[in-house]
Amino acid sequence: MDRIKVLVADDHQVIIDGLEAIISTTDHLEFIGGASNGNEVITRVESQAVDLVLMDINMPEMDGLECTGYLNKHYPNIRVIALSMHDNPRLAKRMIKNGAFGFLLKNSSKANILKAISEVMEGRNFFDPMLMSAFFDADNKKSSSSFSKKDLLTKREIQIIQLICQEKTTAEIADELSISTHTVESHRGNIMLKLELKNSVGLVKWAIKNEVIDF
Amino acid sequence: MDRIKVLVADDHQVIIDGLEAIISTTDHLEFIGGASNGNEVITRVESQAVDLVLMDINMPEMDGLECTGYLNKHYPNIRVIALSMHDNPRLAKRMIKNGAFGFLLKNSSKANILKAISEVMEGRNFFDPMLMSAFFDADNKKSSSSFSKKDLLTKREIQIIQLICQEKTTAEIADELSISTHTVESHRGNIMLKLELKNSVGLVKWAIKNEVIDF
DNA sequence: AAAAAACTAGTGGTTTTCCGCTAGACGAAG
DNA sequence: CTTCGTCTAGCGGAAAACCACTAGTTTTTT
Repeated sequence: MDRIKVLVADDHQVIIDGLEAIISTTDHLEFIGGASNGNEVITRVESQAVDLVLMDINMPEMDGLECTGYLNKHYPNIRVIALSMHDNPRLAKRMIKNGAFGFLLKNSSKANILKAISEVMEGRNFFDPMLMSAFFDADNKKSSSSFSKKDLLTKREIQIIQLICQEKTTAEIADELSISTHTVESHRGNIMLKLELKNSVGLVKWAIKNEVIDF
Repeated sequence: MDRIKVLVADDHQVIIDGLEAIISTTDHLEFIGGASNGNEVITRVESQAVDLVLMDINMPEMDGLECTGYLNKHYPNIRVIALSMHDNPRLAKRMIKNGAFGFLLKNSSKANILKAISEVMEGRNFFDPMLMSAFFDADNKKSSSSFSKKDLLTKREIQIIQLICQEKTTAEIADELSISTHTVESHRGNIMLKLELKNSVGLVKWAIKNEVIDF
């Protein structure tokens, strides 16, 4: 098989140089150039064959997100691995959605980068292990933050919230729990008060954020 | 350093045997037994030193979720790696929340399992690469599924949804868009009809799932 | 045993949402 | 030029949610 033709897109020349060093010293890879923004990437792929793009997300002119979407649409055979400074899971998600096959942090090890390339070229996804940790931690921190309003709620109130979030009406909830509708309303009122919410729309969002309901 | 003492918890003897084979043929690992449910795990760790538990999630008596929580609280030095048949990111999240350091799928390769053990024993997280793919794919499939109800909605309707999800009332939305409250109600009604929803609680959940609102 | 917290239930009222139905205005597509 | 989709606007009415307040019972904590 031919060597994999790799293009690096990043607005910092240092990054390009660093990746070039890694790529050109690896047998089955071929560094075919750098681009400092999305437009340059498009120009490049129009004039020469490219197998893989290591794509920075934050770039001027046309960012990695947009560029990846474009490549995915017009050059579906070109694989994209996203590069980012930040271990932001949401960003990663968006890149994947736009067609990226992998996600690497810029401080990733050489081994990881090569692993990512080989995995992605074989059609699998690859995600930087650090990203994964960040992803799981993120939610951990949010919900176990020193003080959570969740602690203010009683078991019954949590239960009521879950039922509300199942699109059940007060009457249905009362029926299910075999209590009066008035009681359910009492609980709902207390919940709103404790969580300082305006209506049930806010309640659902709170419940999802705080993992009180499965979502 | 001493060999790492590994306990395997799973209600299927086959799995235990399989993991025993892998563990006992690896130099720095020591297989110290199997448990078929959470209670057995607790009994084990009370009577002998354990460094690491490979923990199935679905077990009778006391499941992996509960057991991990218990270990994390009473034996914080014991590391737990979750084992699961299913690449369910949500489940993984909950296990991590309960104190697991890693997540492995049962059909994972020997290399992956050993990698997971070494990573976790060095205090890092390890997540099965397959899980990661599943995680990102999950949302991909949902939102880019061949046919989405999202396509039925007009721009204005999307806009109304976004405002509803900001906990705004009909009056507030009407004011913000400089249209009549009746019009807003019309839109809301059409939205409910098109999306086949019961109330605004369902609407918020739909909006989040379909990424119509930032969350 | 006393105090506190949680759960229960009610009254009475306001606001908001939900539902069905009609209908004019406007622009785009056929 | 007519049809279709969208946005607009209204009516009337039912259902549900929201708010403020009181208050008895049970459970938990101290």
